[in-house]
Amino acid sequence: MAFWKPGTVAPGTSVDREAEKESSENIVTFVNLSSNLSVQQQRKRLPIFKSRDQVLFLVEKYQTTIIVGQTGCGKTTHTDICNSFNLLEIPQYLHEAGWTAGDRVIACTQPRRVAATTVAGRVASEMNVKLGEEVGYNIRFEECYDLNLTRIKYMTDGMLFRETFLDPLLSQYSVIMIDEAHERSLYTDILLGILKKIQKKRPELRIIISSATLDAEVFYDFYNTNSTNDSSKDNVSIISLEGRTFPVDIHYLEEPCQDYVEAAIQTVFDIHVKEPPGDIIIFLTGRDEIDNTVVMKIKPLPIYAGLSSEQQLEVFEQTPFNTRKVVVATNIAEASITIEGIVYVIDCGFVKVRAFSPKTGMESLTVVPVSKASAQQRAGRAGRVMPGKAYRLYTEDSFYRLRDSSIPEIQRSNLAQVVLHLKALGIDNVLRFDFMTPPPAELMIRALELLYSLRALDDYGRLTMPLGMQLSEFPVDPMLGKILLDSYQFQCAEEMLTIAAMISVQNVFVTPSNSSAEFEDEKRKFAVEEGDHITLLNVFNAFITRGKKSARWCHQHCLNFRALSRALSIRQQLKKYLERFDVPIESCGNDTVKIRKCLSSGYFAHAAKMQLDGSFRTIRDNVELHIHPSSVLFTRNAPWVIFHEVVETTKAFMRELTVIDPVWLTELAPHFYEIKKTSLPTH
DNA sequence: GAGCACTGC
Repeated sequence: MAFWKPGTVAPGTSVDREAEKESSENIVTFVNLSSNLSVQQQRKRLPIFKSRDQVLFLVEKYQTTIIVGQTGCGKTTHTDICNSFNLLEIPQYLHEAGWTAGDRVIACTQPRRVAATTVAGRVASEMNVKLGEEVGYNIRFEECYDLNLTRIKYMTDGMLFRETFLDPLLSQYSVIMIDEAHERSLYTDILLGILKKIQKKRPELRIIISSATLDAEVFYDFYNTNSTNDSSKDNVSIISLEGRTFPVDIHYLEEPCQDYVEAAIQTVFDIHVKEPPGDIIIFLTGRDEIDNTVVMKIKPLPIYAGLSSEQQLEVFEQTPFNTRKVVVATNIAEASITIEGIVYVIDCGFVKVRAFSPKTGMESLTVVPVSKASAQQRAGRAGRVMPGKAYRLYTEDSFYRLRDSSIPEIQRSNLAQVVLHLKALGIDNVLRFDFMTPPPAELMIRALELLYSLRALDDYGRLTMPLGMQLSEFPVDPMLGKILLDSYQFQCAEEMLTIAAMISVQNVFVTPSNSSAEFEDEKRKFAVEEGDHITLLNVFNAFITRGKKSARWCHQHCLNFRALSRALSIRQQLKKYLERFDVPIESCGNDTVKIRKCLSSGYFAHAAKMQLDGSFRTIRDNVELHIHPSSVLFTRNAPWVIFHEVVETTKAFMRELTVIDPVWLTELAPHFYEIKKTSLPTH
């Protein structure tokens, strides 16, 4: 196995033979990519203070401005803020230039909560104002702004979207900046479409889109309303503002490798022996691969979402003198968190993605090749503190065959909530809504069908009152929303609030680093034969009573303190909605029939029957399913179940199951099971 | 009898 650096003599030519021999003692041979290109690019770069006036000019003159930033520039994350000019200071310049006069506000959206809060904090301190006054932020569970004082508001994209419910034209804003638009998060995409609509009614609204290079044209075409051939009449402009990052030498494999996990480990040892000091990060696709990698003899540090906070924090710790840190990461380190001191990047070239199939209604979790944009982003992690090197565990040829950017989330998600939201905004024909990249029609139709079956939409596809309207306001999936709104019929709102909150958070149970037997034992303490929903209810109740909401107690019981705290916040938020909708907040005590019936009233479409061989079939479509090993019902006998979701990995697995009586289905959803009523045996 | 990237309201 050998690496090749484009720009040097190609492998296999005679000149290269000697060099190859010289390095043949290394298990992995890298060849270095010329950095000429980036040097040229750097020469073209303008100092940012000059660009500032240029940006102001463009925003003044054009309705929409696309700002193309080099990956790694202006990125603000957990642990650091980019070393040079920060794109996120643009709102500050606009403020100084008068865009906030007359009580107008500048909004800047982020796909992640931490980014919104940290940037707001930084800008406030630079402007020497108190955070929450002139400069503020708004994220879920945390409002830090003043209606009268705040002129610059940083917020998550989901929050700005939510504001369109209250003020569909977002009339208080003079400029709206969508940052990290290239990530194409679900809410970013919805906002992009809505902002275009708003701009038709409010031509004075200025939109700024900040994105990575590769997508700039798509944004330009989407917002350009000039239909003549005269491009001088375009109402969109593009400006490229590239931040200071250090050059990164790219190395490709000469030949494709069989096993990238093994190749990654070999590369680590090679770097360790041959390269100057500097920490290493390895990008892999999942937990299994990472756990297999961290058995290395030098101290590697795993990082993925399923780890506890304590374990995650280890990657930020300073390594002892003379020790090289090796971080083994999932995509969590591609954009969500930044680890300082990384000089070497090893990129396996793959990523695990979630996709929703409109045909089966199932989600799948599969490993696919990364996009060029992702590969660039990963490589960029090496050039933050000094010139770095990126080792790609694939050939240069395969790099060029990668797609430019990943498939936007909106094209591979369950759109039930999206459709509901658009309907609530008065967009009746959701199939014709102007999305920048429209989702496949089947996804929209699937969502419409589900909403119809939940009775959130009527025969004409209009939102029903009050059910459809209330579901659209709820910050949960419509099926979860339904069980909350129906809870009054079973006197179990308290229980449904907890279950809905617990279902909305991930990784409630954390695997301890030492033994998995201990983990199973702990989990069994909360398990009940009725299934996972009531098990989750027990976990939460134990957390607030016996556990006294303490991190220590969570640790003792292999529970994720962060996840449970979040569930607590979500529960409080959902409770406020129920109170507003006049749903009585009652408890049914230990009446699990009431709880399970209530669950069935929202999840009747997700019902399955056990087969003789222990597998399951959905009642409606006869699709084969299996119980996920993480379910408490995995080792139990459960003839009829409802499930929260299906995720297809090696098999189609149902996750979060509850045992039901099939009679409830015809009772609660006769419209859905009418035709097949005869085939439902009475129990 | 076998396992799950990451966000967001």
